[in-house]
Formats: sequence, structure tokens, C-alpha cells
Amino acid sequence: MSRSGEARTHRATAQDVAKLAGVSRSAVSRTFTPGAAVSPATRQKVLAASQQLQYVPNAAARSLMTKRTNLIAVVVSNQASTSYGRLLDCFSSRLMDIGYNVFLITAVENLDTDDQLLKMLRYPVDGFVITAAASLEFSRQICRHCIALGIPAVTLNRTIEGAELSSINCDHRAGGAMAVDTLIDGGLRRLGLIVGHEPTTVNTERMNGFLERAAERGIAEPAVVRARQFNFDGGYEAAAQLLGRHPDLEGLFCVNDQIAIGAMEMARKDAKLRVPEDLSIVGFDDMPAAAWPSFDLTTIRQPIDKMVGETLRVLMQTIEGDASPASHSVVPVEFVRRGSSR
Amino acid sequence: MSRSGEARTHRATAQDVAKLAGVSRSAVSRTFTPGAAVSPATRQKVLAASQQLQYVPNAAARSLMTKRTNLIAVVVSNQASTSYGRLLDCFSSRLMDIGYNVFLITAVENLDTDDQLLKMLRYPVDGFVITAAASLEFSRQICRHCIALGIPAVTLNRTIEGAELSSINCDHRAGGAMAVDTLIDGGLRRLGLIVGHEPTTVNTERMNGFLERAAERGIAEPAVVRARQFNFDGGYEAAAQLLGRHPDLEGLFCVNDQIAIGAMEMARKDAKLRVPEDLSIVGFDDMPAAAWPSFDLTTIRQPIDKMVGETLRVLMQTIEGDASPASHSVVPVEFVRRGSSR
DNA sequence: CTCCTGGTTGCACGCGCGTGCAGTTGAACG
DNA sequence: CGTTCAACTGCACGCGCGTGCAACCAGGAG
Repeated sequence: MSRSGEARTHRATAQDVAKLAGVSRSAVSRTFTPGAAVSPATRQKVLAASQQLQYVPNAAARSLMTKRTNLIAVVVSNQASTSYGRLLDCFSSRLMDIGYNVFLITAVENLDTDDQLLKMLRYPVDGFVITAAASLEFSRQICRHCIALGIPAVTLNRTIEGAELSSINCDHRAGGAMAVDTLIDGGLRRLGLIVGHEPTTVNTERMNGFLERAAERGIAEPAVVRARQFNFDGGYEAAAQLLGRHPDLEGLFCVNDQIAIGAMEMARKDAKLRVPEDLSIVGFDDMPAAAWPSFDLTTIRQPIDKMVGETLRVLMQTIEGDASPASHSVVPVEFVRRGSSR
Repeated sequence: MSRSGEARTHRATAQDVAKLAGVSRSAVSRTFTPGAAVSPATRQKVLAASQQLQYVPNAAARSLMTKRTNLIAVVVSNQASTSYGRLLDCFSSRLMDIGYNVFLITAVENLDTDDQLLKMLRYPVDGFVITAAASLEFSRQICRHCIALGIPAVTLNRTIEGAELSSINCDHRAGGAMAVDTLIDGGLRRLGLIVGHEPTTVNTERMNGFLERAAERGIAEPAVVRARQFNFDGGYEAAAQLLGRHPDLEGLFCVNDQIAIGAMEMARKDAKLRVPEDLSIVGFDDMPAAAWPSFDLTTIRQPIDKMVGETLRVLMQTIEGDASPASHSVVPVEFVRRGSSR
């Protein structure tokens, strides 16, 4: 029991352990370096002393020599709208499995200068994962930073034009096409679309996939509304607007499930429409709530696990010094038929 | 444009900047140390050279001298069940505002040995925030680690018995009491309760708050069921069990909103009950979906922002070397009346 | 016994940085 | 002009660690 008021407990160093174990500091270092040459005898002495002193190697100091921090920066959004919890979860558990730690960066609303960004990025990391949850401008700033400093970086569900970074996307276009197909196959012709307001990869690709297939199949001009927010409220508002202008709408595609559920609530509660009898709704992502009985939302499943796996595969490859040019992976999506569409 | 295939870009050091600027390395260091003595002239030279070389101070190296990493470890769960997204969001943005970075630790299912834990914790951090989202055993391990090494740590919505760590909780007991009050005030007598299966602070305190007040007000024995999971599915299953055994149930309190919504869906879709006419339901947390029209869930709001603020206040105080004994804060909760209860 | 070999060990250096201390400079003052 | 002092600068050291290198040791072959 240390007396209160004293300076904080001194964290044991390799030096301390060496002294207690009666060996050199190198021996301690080698004991904690896999593959280094230490005799079983000294190793045991070191381990015993380490345990007694509660010794934990200082990864920050180590990184000075090894040039590797085993830290991966994961960039996500500060708008709790999107369900990035699942995503982070996947990244974190998989990274910890392979010996990495997660340095979390949440997008800040308005980052005035690059200086502020640089202050946040003083910590050396081995690589960046930049997810679509972050705001567009913020993503760009981070990308610039990575490229300028030559730090391996990969973007997920976002392709930054002009930046030679590898990207991983789910097949947004195919998903949009699936959505329009199921609506048209259900005999519907008057279609609508709710999309986010930012020109992000997710928004534009899913929309274009929908519009192009619609055109191919002879649907002239689906009604398009941009939601002010990428969440339930945004969907609710946008649906009100859309249904106000097109009361005869038959089928609706929303670029994500949150928007879709917002739109469904609006359609049912306010517009007094039955889903799917009066209006079919299709979402995108397959978030947990999509399967809840009240919504039973037909949607396009984004295989988070696979996408995270692929992202880390590409990132690790880049970290391992592979100088191959940026790659652009596309992960297939899966159509999930439920009761919200005919 | 660096040629591809070359070794990775060498990250500029203070030495490089010093040479280019024609000053000593100390001058560079002082330029990036607020409050240090540097003349405006040299500062300008240093800043110019830094910009040209894309220099960013290495926080890991700095931490060796300063004994401060400006890193806070935030421990959350790997079960995406609970809505810890919002929580992380708050922590992250607030920490970044005050110059800290987030080191994310997600609870792993079965951590065999402490060695594995130690491997994850080699990175020196200034403090720990241990949230209730993590599994009980994992929390305990982390707490032991913090105490053994004298690292400042604070728990959120979880009080670890026997560990002299400060804790922050919302007022679970008061919330439970509010729930039972609104049910009884609505004229209901046959009450039920769905609680999680783990003996965590959240589960036991919310339950006890409910049961004690129920006893005070003359409700003999509310029916209690433990959900196998702390989420929608858990609530759904538990409600089936509960309503099977007590078809005449009038009021139901669930220890969180996800369980409550699961139970509501079960009651409506399968048991064909009307909410709130046949069954009143009250949740806890006030997650976004609670306000969606389909659920319109009466609940107890947990003020996330305030709790996070208080958590960081206490943690920072601990970090600043305040040797005062562990404190235990309780943040008030707020009753949110909606349509799921009479 | 000598020599050689393979396995260990310790020394010493440096990773990138902060900071105490002595030295230098310039300006203001007498 | 000489003196004083404050502002500034550079030197040198060390933070905790990995690692090349030379020294060392034990053991087997000759």
C-alpha cells in the first residue's frame, strides 16, 4: 500500500528487472522479444523478476527502435447516426487478435486548420483505416496527411478521388440495382428514392445503381429526394416531402436502413399508408432493427465481417511494404427479402 | 512524388528540421512546446522548415520524457448489443477537445491468461475509462491491472467491489423506482420485470430500485425473468417466457430499452396484446429507437453527456495527482413519459 | 590438452525527444 | 563607453528500449 500523497507509483523498467534478476538489461529485452536468443535459465529469472515488479514493456519506447507501434488508427464519425458500432467492434476485435491496438479518431465537425489535425496525429501509427462514417472533408484531410507522410492507409466504403489509396467497398451499384429489380418485379412502376445530402461514395453509387437499372428497365424518372440527415429523422422528413409531391408513389428505395425506417414510420403513421400493400420500401445495410417485426424491412445486406476482413488484409499488405499500386476491392452484397416490399 | 518501390518515406525528425532551419534541435523542440522560450525569429524559421519537411513531433518519443502520453484507454464491449456508439462518440470528441487521444479496448470474450491482457496493455496511457459495456470478468482484470500499476482509472455505470476506483453511475435505483411508480400510478398491480443475466451494477441496481419501491407500495412479488442476452432478442425471449407464465400481466419494466422493445414486439405480434391498453411497458436509457413512433416507449433517460462529462472530470482530477480517495458520483436520471405506458 | 563451434551474454550505441544549465547576445541604463 | 540583466540559444544528458558486435563459456572432436 503506497502512502497517499506520494508521487505516483514508479513504473518498473527493464533496468529494474535486470537488477533484481541479476542479469543485463539486454537479457530482459530479449526475453520479451520473440525469437531472440535467451537461455531458459535467464528467461526464467527475468520472468520471475518481471512478475514481482509488475513489469510491462513500454511499447512507446520500443517503437522508437522498431519503427512499428502496432497501432492502427481507425477513423469514424462523430455523428452517432450511422451504426458504426458494429464496424468498430469488428475492427477492434480482429486487430487485437493479430496483436494490434486501436487508436480511435472521430471526425470533428469543423476543423479549422490543418494544424489542429496535426496535433491529433502526433502519435505514430502503423496505418489508417478511414471509414465512410467520417465527413467528406475530414476524410480528405486525413488522406492528404497519410499520403504526405507515406503512412499506409485504406478507405472503407469511400473512394477518395485523386488519392492513390486502396479502397474497399461493398457493391453499392449492384445493391441499388437489386432494390430496383425487386420493386419492378413486384409490379411497381412509380418509384422513389431517398438519398443522403452529401456526394459520398455510398450515396452516389447506390443511387446511380438504382437509377441506371431503372432506366434500363424502362422506368423513366424516379422521384429523388435528398435527406438532410443520414438517419431516422432525415428519412422521416424526406418521406414527408416525397409523399407530399408524389402521393401515388408505389415503391421506395432508401440508401440506408435508418432512413428507410424513418420513411416507413412516416408513411404509416402520418400518410396512413400500408406497407407493403400501398407502398413497398427497400433499405440498405441490414442493420439489426431492420429485422424487427414492426419493420420487417426488405434490404440489401452489407457483409460487415467480410468487408472488415478484406480491409485489414489490404492494409496489412500495404504495411508489409508491398509497393503495389492502390487496389480497389468490391465485396458482394446480399439481397434480403422481408415483408416491407411486395 | 516518391518513386514506388523505394523504402517508405523517412519521417522527418526534429534533427532534420533543425538542420534545414539552421538552428539547434532544442529550438525545434521548444517551438513545439507551449510556454518555452523561443524568439519569434527562430520560431518562424522552425515553422517554415517544419512545413517544408512535413514535420510532426513524435508523441511516443516525447512521452518518454514527459511521462504523459495524452492517451486515454476507453474500455467497451465487443458485444454490439448495447448502444455504446453514442458513449464512445461522446468520450472521443470530448477527449480530443482537451488534447487527448483515445486508445480503444474492446472486451474479448475469454481471455485465458493475464499475459494476454498484459500484451494488450503495453502501451502507456494516462488513464482508463472502464464502461459497463465490458464483461464483468474483463472489467475486473483491467481494474486489477490499473491498481497494480497505479494507473488512474474510473468506472462508468459499474462499481467494482473491493477496488478503490472512483465510479460514475446514473441513478439506477431512482430510475427503477420511477418505473414502478408510473406503473402503479397508472392503476396497475400485476407487474413484471425483465433483467439481464449478469450480476452487474446496471442489472442489480435497476432491479433493486424497482423491487424495493414495489414492496414499499404494496406490490407483493413482481414476476422476474432474466434475459439470456442484453438486447432485442433477449427481451423477446424473456417476454415470451414471462407472458407464458403470467398471461394476466399488466405492467412490465425492462432494464434497458433494447430489451423493452424486444418485449414489446413479442407482446404485440405473438401475444396479440395491445400496448399500453393490455400491457404497459417501461424501458431504461432512452436510446434513439425508443422515440420512434412504432414503439413510443416510456423510459428512464440516462444523460449520457453529463455522465461522460462527470467521468472525465473525475478522471482528470485523478490524473492531476489528486490523491483523494475514490469518489462515487451518481448522476440523476429523467423520466420520459411516452405512449407505451398508461 | 588444444582447438573449434554454437549458443549466450553484456556492452555500447542510438531511436526522437524534453530540459537544466551555462554561455551568448542585445538593449537599456548610468 | 562600460555595465547589467533579461531574453535567448546550444550543449549534453537521459527517458526506456532494441540490437550489432565482441567477448565469453561449455562441450565435443582431434
